[in-house]
Amino acid sequence: MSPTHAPAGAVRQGSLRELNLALVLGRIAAADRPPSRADLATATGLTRATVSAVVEDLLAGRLVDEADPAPRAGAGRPARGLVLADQGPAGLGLEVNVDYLTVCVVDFAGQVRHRTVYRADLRPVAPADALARLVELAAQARADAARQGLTLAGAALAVPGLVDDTGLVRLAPNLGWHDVAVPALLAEHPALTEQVPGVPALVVDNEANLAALGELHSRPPGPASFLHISGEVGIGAGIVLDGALFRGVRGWSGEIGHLPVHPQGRPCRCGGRGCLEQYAGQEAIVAAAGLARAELPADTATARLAQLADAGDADALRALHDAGTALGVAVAGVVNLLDLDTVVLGGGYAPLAPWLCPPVLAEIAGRVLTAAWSPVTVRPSTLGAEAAAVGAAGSVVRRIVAQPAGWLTRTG
Amino acid sequence: MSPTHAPAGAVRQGSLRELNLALVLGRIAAADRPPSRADLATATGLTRATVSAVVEDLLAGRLVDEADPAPRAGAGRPARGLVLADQGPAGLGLEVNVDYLTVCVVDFAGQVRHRTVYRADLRPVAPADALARLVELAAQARADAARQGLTLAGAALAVPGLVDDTGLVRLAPNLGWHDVAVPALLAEHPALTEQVPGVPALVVDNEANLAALGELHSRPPGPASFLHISGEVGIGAGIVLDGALFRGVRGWSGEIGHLPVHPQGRPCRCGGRGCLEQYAGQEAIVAAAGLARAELPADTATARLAQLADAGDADALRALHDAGTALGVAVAGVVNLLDLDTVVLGGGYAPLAPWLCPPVLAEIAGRVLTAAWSPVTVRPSTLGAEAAAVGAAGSVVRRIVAQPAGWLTRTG
DNA sequence: GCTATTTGTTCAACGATTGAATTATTTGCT
DNA sequence: AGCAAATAATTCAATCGTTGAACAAATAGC
Repeated sequence: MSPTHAPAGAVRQGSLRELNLALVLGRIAAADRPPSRADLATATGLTRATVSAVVEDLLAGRLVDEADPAPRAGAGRPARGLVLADQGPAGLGLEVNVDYLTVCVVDFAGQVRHRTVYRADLRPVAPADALARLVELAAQARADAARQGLTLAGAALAVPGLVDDTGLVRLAPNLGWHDVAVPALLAEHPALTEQVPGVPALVVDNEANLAALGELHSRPPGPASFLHISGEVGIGAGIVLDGALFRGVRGWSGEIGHLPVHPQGRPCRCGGRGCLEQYAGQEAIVAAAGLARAELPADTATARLAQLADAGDADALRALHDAGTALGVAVAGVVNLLDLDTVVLGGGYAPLAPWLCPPVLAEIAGRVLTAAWSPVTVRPSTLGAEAAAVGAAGSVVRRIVAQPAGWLTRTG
Repeated sequence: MSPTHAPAGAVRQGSLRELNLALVLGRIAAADRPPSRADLATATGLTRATVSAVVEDLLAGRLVDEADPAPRAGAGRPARGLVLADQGPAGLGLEVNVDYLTVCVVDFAGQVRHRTVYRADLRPVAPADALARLVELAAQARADAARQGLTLAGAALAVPGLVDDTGLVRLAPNLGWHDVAVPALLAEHPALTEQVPGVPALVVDNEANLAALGELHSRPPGPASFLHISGEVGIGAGIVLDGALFRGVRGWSGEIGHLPVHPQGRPCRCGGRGCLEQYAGQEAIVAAAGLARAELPADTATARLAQLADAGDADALRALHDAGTALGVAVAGVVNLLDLDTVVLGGGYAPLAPWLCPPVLAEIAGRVLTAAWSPVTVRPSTLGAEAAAVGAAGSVVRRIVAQPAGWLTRTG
């Protein structure tokens, strides 16, 4: 339906090679099995000669490696498979959340090569101190990456809140942050990564957005368009449309937690009434299940809920069913609006998916006009609890996959 | 935020010129005043030599004309302005709706050059007969276009319902259509337009989508991202994101009429409960205002409502306020989800905007988390009642603007 | 009438892709 | 073993579009 869009800028002579580098590299990244040059030629529509030239550049820049010949039936010279290099540029993923800090490193091929989780209640900690601790963990990660032959090409930080495009955290309510200028605070510390043309040193983004990107680039890759819902204390969503994250006009899309599900219902801290968060947020579910919130650290609440539900606890089952119904009302609205066919439950919702999915699907079936013609899939996230950090690190290497020219000219 | 995306396909040698033709032509189309070749060079980043070569192609293909020299201060050789040609390819826009058929022709520069409206209640008419009547009107339009030196390069048909990508109308509830294969039915008639490479002979799409496209390409152009709500008997929305219409996975996005605003409220014909359509649809407003529906043809209902409200009729004012509040609840949800800063009220809502906007804005202010930082604009559509038909015709010429190579090789 | 200034064109050079021919390497068959 | 068929990958002259500098065109200001 949507035609090929021209690049925004001018198409210069050199852009040709730049674009074809990205095209070929993207195919290699998306392929199930290591493709040969001939495979790439037929897949992209380029000639074999051009593919060979492009691949030579990629090999010289160490973004791609030749793999063992893939077994193939029939006669003919065996192909040499091409895979993303596991020794090249890597991404540093950072996450600040209510009760933990996470740092991870993802290599160019998408493998997690380093992971650190530091558990602590971050709410009483000043933003500068939390970031300082994060920098320490990042320095260790960088050293570990260097030991493995990896070069950190950029970093991305996931925050549970609203971030503008300068990296300013306007509001992270559950964390208690307000107008925190992350890049300025980090500038006082030694650089986390190397400087690579085309790769910003640090990107700050919403955790729901980065978790959705993680899902998109996981193996097997997510569909081109889907909604990824991160159910934590707040409820955020990452919206992936046609293979790209949609961030909204100001970068604040995905506030699904404040979709009204009972317009005259419980007041919400956002000022509205009956927001989804009041019925399907972590605190609401825990309260409905009869668990005193103070007894449980936030990070074990969902585990405890899953345990109770698994054991057949009636209160827990009812709480999950009600939460799933509220979530389903909101999700049905989104599906009606955007015509998506896949909804991924991530974050705290992932372990609760067995109990949440049925009521969500029921609401979809009842409310979505087009559900009769084609079904909507609702499934848990394939990534674990630290999806946002992994997605953050992955977004760094993905940017190089999308624009390899910057990295190649760097190594010249 | 979102980086330049590479074209989906291979970038061949010839693609270079193809892409730059589109780039330069797009700049000419978007410019306020006729730009010179030098303006285009600085705006696009291409060299003046390349721009001259590209413009020469466009002039030879009669997609662009040279305009009178625009007045300019200072010394130097006067520039020759470039404008979209008004004699080149034109688009044919068609619309089938509950109580009228419309045909219009829009030239390459975006001007409406022909318009016919045929008023009749189409609900009792068989789809094939309605389309046959439409073809008659289209033939007259084609003859009129030919008299004006225009060539119809393609056609687009707006339908108030769900359309798949083959042109099959799966469901148009208010029209009573069900699984109508429009292209097959039209194939029996003489061709409406010429065959142009890269321009499909006929596109069938939802009226809300095409009306949104019309708004996007109107003068002055709409913002890059906005929501266009068509309030007719049903309520549909066209979603424009980053300058492109988002159609959803199957092309069925925009069903905002079935967003739940009172989850346990009135049952809706979609099977759900409390859908927006039950509170802000045309029939709901008319009923709430105490007007018997049978008294009024559908096309005068909104005019009558506006008249009453203007006169201070209490029932009408209350009905509009309630409808606006319901609409605001749904719109607030969409704005929270997509982070849009502009909402356009079109179709039947446009004349009612003075009374609908205040409650919509009130709900947005109360429910949208980010409303405090940056305001959301809610305004009526700039196009008139036949926005969908004009948008349909405009979408044809816009496709040529985006991909001029097809047209040029045709005349080549 | 002269100069500065800006617009637009011309032209040799360059870079990337192209397509055909060539080389490389294996399977299957006799 | 040996040979033909088949597939993979490379080489190379030709081609196409962009590039950048030089040049021609046209005007305002002095």
